[in-house]
Amino acid sequence: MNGTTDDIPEFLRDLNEQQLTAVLHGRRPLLIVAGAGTGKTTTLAHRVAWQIVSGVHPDRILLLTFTRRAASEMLRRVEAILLQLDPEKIRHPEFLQRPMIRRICGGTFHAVGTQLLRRHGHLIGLSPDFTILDRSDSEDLMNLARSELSLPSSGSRFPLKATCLDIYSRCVNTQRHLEDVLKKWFPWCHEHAALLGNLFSDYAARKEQQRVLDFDDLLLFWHALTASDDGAAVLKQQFDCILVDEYQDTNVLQAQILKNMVPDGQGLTAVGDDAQSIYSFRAATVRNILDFPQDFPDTEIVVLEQNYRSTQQILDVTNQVIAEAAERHPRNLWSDRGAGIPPALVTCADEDAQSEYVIDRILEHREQGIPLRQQAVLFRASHHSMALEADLSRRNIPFHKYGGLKFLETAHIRDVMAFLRLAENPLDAVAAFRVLQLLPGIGRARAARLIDDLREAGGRFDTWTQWKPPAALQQDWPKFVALMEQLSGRSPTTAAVASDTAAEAAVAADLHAVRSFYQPLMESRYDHPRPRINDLKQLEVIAARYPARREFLSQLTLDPPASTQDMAADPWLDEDYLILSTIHSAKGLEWDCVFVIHAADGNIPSDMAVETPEEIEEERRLFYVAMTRARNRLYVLRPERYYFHHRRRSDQGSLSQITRFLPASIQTSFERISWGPDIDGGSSSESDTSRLITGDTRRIRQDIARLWSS
DNA sequence: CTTACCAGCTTTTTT
DNA sequence: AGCTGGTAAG
Repeated sequence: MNGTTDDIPEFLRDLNEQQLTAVLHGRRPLLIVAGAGTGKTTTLAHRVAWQIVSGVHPDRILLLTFTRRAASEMLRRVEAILLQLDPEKIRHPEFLQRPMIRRICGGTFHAVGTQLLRRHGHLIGLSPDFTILDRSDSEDLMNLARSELSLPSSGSRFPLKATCLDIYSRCVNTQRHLEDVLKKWFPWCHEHAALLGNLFSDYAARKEQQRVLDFDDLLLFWHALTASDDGAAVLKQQFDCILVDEYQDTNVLQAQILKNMVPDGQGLTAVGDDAQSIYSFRAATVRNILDFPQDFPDTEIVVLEQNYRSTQQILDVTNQVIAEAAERHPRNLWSDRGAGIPPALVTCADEDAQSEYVIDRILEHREQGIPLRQQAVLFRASHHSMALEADLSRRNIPFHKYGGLKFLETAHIRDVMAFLRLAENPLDAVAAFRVLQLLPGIGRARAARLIDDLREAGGRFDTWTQWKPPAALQQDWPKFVALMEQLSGRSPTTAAVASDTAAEAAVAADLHAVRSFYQPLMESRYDHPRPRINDLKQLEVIAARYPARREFLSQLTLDPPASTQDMAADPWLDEDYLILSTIHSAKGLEWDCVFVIHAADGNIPSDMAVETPEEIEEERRLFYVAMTRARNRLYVLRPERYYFHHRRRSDQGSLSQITRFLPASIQTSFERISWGPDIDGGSSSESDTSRLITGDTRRIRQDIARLWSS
């Protein structure tokens, strides 16, 4: 701004000119366009710190990030900056105390939405004790609604539950009419438009009745809150300063929430990079970042172009890849980190050779002093790492996988969570269905009856004692009902005092009670009960950290542990492990050495995403994001031959093409390496085995229903 | 009304 | 190659 160097506080001296401009910028709306590796997190953290130093109360700062991980990283940085300042020189020294700093409100849109709705939702008639459906819960509910629809037996097939939910979600998040959405993104479902409309109304009615919100509702109701007079009055004066990270991956609804929260944009900061937008499948739109200056007039734009992450040679190839993009803001990242080691383009004979090459290099790097956790293997789809995972296990190399099937998505964990959810919210029919159908002798029909009974009894489980179970269930039914009564008896509506140790033990105790009932059922139902039992025990350990069941449930739904190891308690913390991650989950992170595997056309870009030019462009950006995670060493690998049937060398397989995002002109910037046995030459390694519900919320639901009713 | 079995289709990324 | 949806048997 207008300061001379003397005015710049000590703790901002290491920032470059653009970063400093961004940090010191005043109250006008600010857009920071931050290329990959340009110190975006540093800049944002310093800006937050600067706000606090300038007298903004931590309570009045809202930090919206893409993942909870990013939020906690950011808050950790802010804390580190503030704790080294001299309180004597600060206007409000009390702001520099740790508990105070931690009062900054930070998290994903969904997590923050949940908090705000629990607190202020009553202003729009929302009961604070809603439970949250995750993606597969929502699918289950959609399926319930779908199965009661009289579907036409003739004509083309009605879309599957997952597709129905995709379409629904797209309507809500883009705020566009069903008709448009179908035309643009789901043309093959167009003939079912009318039925889909009915389905969505039914789905919404069920959510209403069951007092549950799905992910989209968290945004939708937050949006409704900002649009209501009372809600807007509360929210507008709640924060002085709102910062939004990864703005290129927000959707229309999220942008509207911001516009309602801060119509004039005063105190609003958005950070993003249009070259890294990779979430359009979730209805994110680059338009948000491009239109920001129009949405918030008088915006100051700051562009960060100095890259601190990568060596020049890595930067050269990534710059070339993104330069091929059809539409882009011309921008050239530069670095003064020196040329470094040339990036390698490795052609491997097949997938086994690829794994072998990766593992060899990783071990070699570790010999050279690069710890495993500074090395990462990135891939397009989570199953792309399966062969590598098997090889890593065999060679005893510890790893940590992000993305893909999560701990919480396994059947046994979902079962146990459903018990808790049902206890928390007896109207939650998705949970009830799941729990009841675990019991032998109870299928769809009996479960449905029992759920109706429960609802008519106002959610009191003792109504179930009157039911006469079939012979197979004589013994267990009374035990089950007793369990549910016991669980629901623990004052579910009053959030426990956070620091109360008795309350802390309660969640784990609940889980323990569930497990003693559930374990025999599980053992007869699923294969491999042993590891599952361990998972359940681990879950109890995690539960002990949460103050109350409600927080436990919503936090685990909104921010599921990204890997099984994440669930483990501290013992793992010091261990060194390799990182495996989908490219999507690698967003915002960086490592010394990065291996991008399966860089063959069909994988990158994915076969699923080559229909339209826009899809291909997004895949290009995805590849760009993957490569720009590397600091010092970058390897791009491609198996030359893929076998149709797993690991059968006798099978001819098919030859792959290198990803279209690396044309010959760019390949020359790589060091070219071939690896593995000749395809004809036989194999060197043997093949392996390896309550609301007052009129207000109904009105919100009706209001959104305009999108699918004519 | 439940459960077991079979056939046919889709097959990514995530809050 | 795994899962979902449908059907038939118990």
